[in-house]
Amino acid sequence: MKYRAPKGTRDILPAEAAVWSHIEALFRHAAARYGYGEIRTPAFEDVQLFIRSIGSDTDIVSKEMYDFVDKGGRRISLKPEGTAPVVRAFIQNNLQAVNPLTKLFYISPMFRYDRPQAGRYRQFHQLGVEAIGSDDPLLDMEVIMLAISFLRAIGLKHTTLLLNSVACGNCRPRYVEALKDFLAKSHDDLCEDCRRRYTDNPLRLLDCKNPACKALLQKSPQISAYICGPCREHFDKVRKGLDSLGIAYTVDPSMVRGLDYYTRTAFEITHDGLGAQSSIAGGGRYDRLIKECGGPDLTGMGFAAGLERLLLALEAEATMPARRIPCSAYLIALGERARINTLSYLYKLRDAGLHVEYDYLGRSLKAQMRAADRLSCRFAVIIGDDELERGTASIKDLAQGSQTEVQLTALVDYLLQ
RNA sequence: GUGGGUGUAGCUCAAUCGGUUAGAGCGCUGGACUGUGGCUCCAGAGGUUGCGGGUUCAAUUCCCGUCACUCACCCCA
Repeated sequence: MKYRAPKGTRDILPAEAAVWSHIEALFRHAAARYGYGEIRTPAFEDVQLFIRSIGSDTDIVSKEMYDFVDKGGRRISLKPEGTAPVVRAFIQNNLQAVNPLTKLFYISPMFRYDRPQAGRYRQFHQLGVEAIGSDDPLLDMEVIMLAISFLRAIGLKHTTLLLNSVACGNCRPRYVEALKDFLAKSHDDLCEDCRRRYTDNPLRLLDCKNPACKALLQKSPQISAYICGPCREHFDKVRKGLDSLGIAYTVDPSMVRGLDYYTRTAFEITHDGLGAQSSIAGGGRYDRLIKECGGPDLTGMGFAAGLERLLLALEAEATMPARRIPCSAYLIALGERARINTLSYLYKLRDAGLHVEYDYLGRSLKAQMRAADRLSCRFAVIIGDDELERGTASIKDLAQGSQTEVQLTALVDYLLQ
């Protein structure tokens, strides 16, 4: 009988969990600076929420949903992404009545039934934000800046910002038609995947990696020639805003995000040290989603970053922060009498806020000293029969190698020094 | 869902053409130092060689199956 973590999931052990916490804390700080409040939504939702919002033709919905029927006959899915649940919560709790502009952030596990590979898991973790209630392009810019600011804070350097406008509900269909018209005559020359995309999701044709398809698409119509005046104006304002701050970006007309709800601004941040899954963060504007989910006619903008991929990127840059929390003291009580008589000091020191270690394995003094060293303890506090007689403790400074003896009554103050 | 690669100690890896008791480094435990860490030296614990079958006098090694991991496609964080 042998149990393993389910495929595509893994255990985060203390050394790694410390790094996770650190990155999460930096994200919380970034979100706080920008005025975003935390929201925690359930791990699962009515499956229809995702089908309606993400789009039934997307891969996420058609083959990656972790869905099931619960004992009450409800069709449920573990959340594959964060925006739809936040929008649902926004509507359900009438947040537009509380504040005309709602700014939220979340840190949450997500679930997709994919084949795992480098940087891709069935349970993964996203850090994201949503800003709902304004269609100001400067809000798009704020969300992008928050993402960039956060990535800088964790120390990532080799990132690329890709930017595109995926147009709106009015002008995108015109472009899709133009694209299909253009490809209609060479339909048979497209790769198998692209022939499927041609009917299911024509925009996805744009980022096909097949050389033959790429060649065909060389002269394909560009979305920039088809987007409507307001969309063009919106995109220009986002770009000008980023320009004014000297933020480097690449306009990538082939960048099409895999969720149907995006309109206008779409962006992605990539890192080249990750293998095939190079995207570490992505997001965009959604102008129809909230209304389609039954809410008010409000627009939103958001992004999410993948925590596992951030860690891979940090590893690739060899700047993974070492998170070793040093220990204040290792309390070594030698013999039964000392163990009983020093217990109160162990807990007094801990109550005073110090990290104090103690042996429960019956190890020798030498072994305890070695343990103290491994834990990077500042002091070893030794209390044996000799010390008990004198009412003292021997305190060795493990960095200096020096040792002094202090009265037990002064022990806490000495270590707090 | 499709394809490739890899499964040996807690971790990273050896093991000649198929050959006898499967090794090393790191880590862990103990000792050298009867109450003092790091450095050094010595010793010890730790293995169903993923699992099942086949070929063979003999399988960690070759073959088949299976499971797991991994990388890639698709797609995305």
